[in-house]
Parts: sequence; C-alpha cells; structure tokens
Amino acid sequence: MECNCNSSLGPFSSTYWSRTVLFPDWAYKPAWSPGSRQVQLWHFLLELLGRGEGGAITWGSEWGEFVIRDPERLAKLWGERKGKPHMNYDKLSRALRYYYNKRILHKTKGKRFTYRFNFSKLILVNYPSLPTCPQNTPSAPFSVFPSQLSFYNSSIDRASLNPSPFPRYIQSKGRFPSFLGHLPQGLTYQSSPPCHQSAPPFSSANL
DNA sequence: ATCGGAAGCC
DNA sequence: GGCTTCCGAT
Repeated sequence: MECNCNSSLGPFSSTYWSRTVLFPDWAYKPAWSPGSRQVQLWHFLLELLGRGEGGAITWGSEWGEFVIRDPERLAKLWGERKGKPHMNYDKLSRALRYYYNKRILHKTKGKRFTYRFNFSKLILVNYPSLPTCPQNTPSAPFSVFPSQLSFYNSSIDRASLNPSPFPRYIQSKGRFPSFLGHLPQGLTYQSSPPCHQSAPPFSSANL
C-alpha cells in the first residue's frame, strides 16, 4: 500500500502529498517565480484561463477546450510577458502549433480560434524523469480526468503514451493546482495514485 | 484561418 | 528546448 515514491524525489523534494490528486508543485507554482524557468506559453494560457482574465481567452464547451476570443489582444499580452513587443497572433499560433507534436494541445477542427489542452500530457511531457514507484505502476496515466468522459478512454491514452518511458507518477497535496480550480465545474474527477490500482472518484466540490 | 518548414534567437 | 520570425501552401 505505501510505497517509496517520496524517498527519492531528488529535484522534486518540495512535492506535496495527498490521498487524492497528485501534482508536482510546478503545476500550481507561478512559472516566473524565483528559481523557476521562464514562463511557457501553456503556463501563460492556463494562468489567463484560471483568472478568467479580460476575456481574451475563455474555456470552451468541451473538456480542456479553450477559445481565443481576441487573438491580437492575447498575442499582445503574451508579447508583454515575454518582452516581445512585436508578437501577434500569427506568431503565437505558430507556437501553439508546435504543441501539437508534443501532445500538449490540439486543434478543435472547424471551430475558429479553438484549441484543446491535453491535460494528461502536460506532466509527462515536461517531466519525463519523475520518480517511479517500486511496484508496478497502474496502466492508467496520471490522471485528473473527469471520470465520466467518454472521449478520453484508457486505450486512447495508452496509444498516446510513448512506449518506453512508462508513465510515472508523483503526488501532491495541499493547495490544488490553481488552473484546475477554474476548470469547468460540475465534473467529477478521478485520481490514479501512484501505488494504488484505483481510487474512488471524488468531487471537485470537496477540494 | 490554419498549417508546417526553415532559419534564427537566447 | 522553446519559442520567434517569416512565409508559401492549402
């Protein structure tokens, strides 16, 4: 039941633990805080989405989907953050397109200025060497998925995961990642703790 | 509007 | 590596 996941965290020693949902603290630490890397575009988007800022970008109707309501204004905000005064939507959207291959984002085809986050990938993509559990890890990926969503099933996910570095997990506790606090409400999330085969779904309302 | 190659920057 | 810049193609 208990595992050694927290015994060799190394660079992740500041990770927090809980029974429920598991995040490394980068997921809710401001990316521009001291000691962190420069802000990445997807951090920035989640930040704006989380703050419900201004309406340049808003959540869409589907899980993880967002709509850029004012492309040039979003580009200006991004340019200000990065010190690129000539940023525009053409360039910003190129950066978004580079996320397709990384599986961080993909395009909602047919919907103008609409993209979708691949939340399950964010951690795996950016932290390929998270500590592993000594026991077998569950086949399900790190998850903060709405358990009732049908479009995201485990077979799709397995296909999307790289064959070799098996999905690894890390737990966090305490503060909930800020961007998740602003995800669409009324959904039930399910977690996959690193060393347990399953965990009961819990409601976001209990967080 | 959207895509993705190519080159450049840090 | 993660964009930024530019641009021809769809």
